This record gives sequence, C-alpha cells and structure tokens, in this order.
Amino acid sequence: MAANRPFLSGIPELLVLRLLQDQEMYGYEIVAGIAAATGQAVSPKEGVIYPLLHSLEKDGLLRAQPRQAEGRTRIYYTLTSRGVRRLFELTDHWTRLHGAVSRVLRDGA
Amino acid sequence: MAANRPFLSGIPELLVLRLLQDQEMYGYEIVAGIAAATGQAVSPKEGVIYPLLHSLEKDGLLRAQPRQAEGRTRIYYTLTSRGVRRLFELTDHWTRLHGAVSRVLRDGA
DNA sequence: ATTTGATACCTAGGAATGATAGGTATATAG
DNA sequence: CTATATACCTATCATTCCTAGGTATCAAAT
Repeated sequence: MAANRPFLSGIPELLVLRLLQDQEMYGYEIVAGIAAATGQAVSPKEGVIYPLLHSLEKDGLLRAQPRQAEGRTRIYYTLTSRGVRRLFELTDHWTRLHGAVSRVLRDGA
Repeated sequence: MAANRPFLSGIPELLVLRLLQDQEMYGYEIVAGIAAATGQAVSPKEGVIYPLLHSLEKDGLLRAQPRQAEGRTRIYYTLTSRGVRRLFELTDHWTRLHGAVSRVLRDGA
C-alpha cells in the first residue's frame, strides 16, 4: 500500500528527498552526501540508495536526467512537485514521531 | 545478527524497554500504554508487542512472571540488567540519530 | 603499459521489522 | 445470556534495509 509509514523506518527516503530539495544530485553523490551530512550517523550504501531512487522515480516523486559531466555518465535527480509534497509529509511525520518518542524517553509513560 | 540496528526502526522495542524501566507491566497493558504515552503517534498492536516481548525475553533482556491478578492471568515483565543496558544503548542511538536527521532536515547537507 | 583505486551505475538474496488478521479463553456488564 | 473488554497467542505478508556481489570508465601510480 505504501501509504503506511507507521514508525518511519524510511529515513533514507526522507534524507534523499531533503537533499534534493536544495539541488539536483546523482546517486553516487547522494550516498556520500547522506553520510557526510549526518556525520556517518546514517550511512545507507549504494545497495539501498539506488533501488530507492528507482522506486521514487517510478512513483513520480523524482525525475531522472542522465547527463555527461566530467567525462562521466551520471543520472541527476530532481524533486517533482509530488516529491516536494511527500517531503513535507514525511518531515511532518518525523517531527511528530520524534516529539512523542523523545517525550516518553524523558518523562516515561 | 541482531547487532545491526542502523536506522532504528525498533521504536516499539525502545518504548517497551523504557516503560518497563519505571514499573513492571504486562503485555496488554504495554500495548495500551505505548499508545497512550505517545498520544497515538506510535501504536503497535498486540501482533507486534507479544512477539517482541517473547524475543526480548529469549534474549535475556526481560524477565517474565506469570501471575494472577484481579481474576486474570497476566504475564508481568521486568527489565533485567542486560535490558537496562540495552535501553541505554538504544536511547543513545536514538539521540544521535534524531540529532543528525533533524539537523539535516533543518539545514540541509 | 598496466594495475590499482576512485567514480558511477546496477541487482540478487536474505534478514529483520512490523502490519494484518485472525484465534482462544475468561470475566464483567448489560 | 450475550456482548464487550480483558489477556494471551500465532501465522502470513509486505516493506525496508543489509550484504555482497557485478560492470564499466577514468585517473594515478607502478
């Protein structure tokens, strides 16, 4: 159903969308970008990111543009408007989730 | 391996351990307790919690004590010392994860 | 020249987690 | 006496991610 995202595992998805909000990026760059941006706290490898990019593109959240750059064939991704909307939803979900969990950790039940 | 907990899906596990830090509880109570404590933001059902309790007990993180109370047969769970240690580890992991993700969401890469 | 390492893409297979959807039994309330 | 709440349980499935590869090109080092 893909509509159920009850506990937000989907941190790789969220971070991919967030990185692409600021600038177009290609897969290999995203892999390194997430690790760098999170100080290695989150570091999904290519085996996670590439399939994720494909599925996000299939769902119409990303647009893929193969291009030559620096003698390399790269596939640049950008957010579609649906991708932006999804980013907002996931960010919201993350905020509420993090608030609830952190409060329980601090104060108990 | 059970040692890999890269993105912390395991929020139900974390919350179960945290609730049991304050007081012994039984399964049915934990199900309701998590939903209440998180204001329904996280609400894993019995199909999640019971198998989780069994596996945590098997791993020596919880101790189970069947007992009669109010004309009911209940299985009360308490944290073992290993359970306490695990709670600290997961809490720490959660803190670092949440910090990294929130910062990226706010500031970008 | 050729081997190595970095870049850049990819997939297959499996483990772990949780969601769905049941089932059993007893006590209490209507 | 029947329905609801309590209290336990499991099987099956989908999703997500990890591991562990594989291919090809380019630059740098031997």
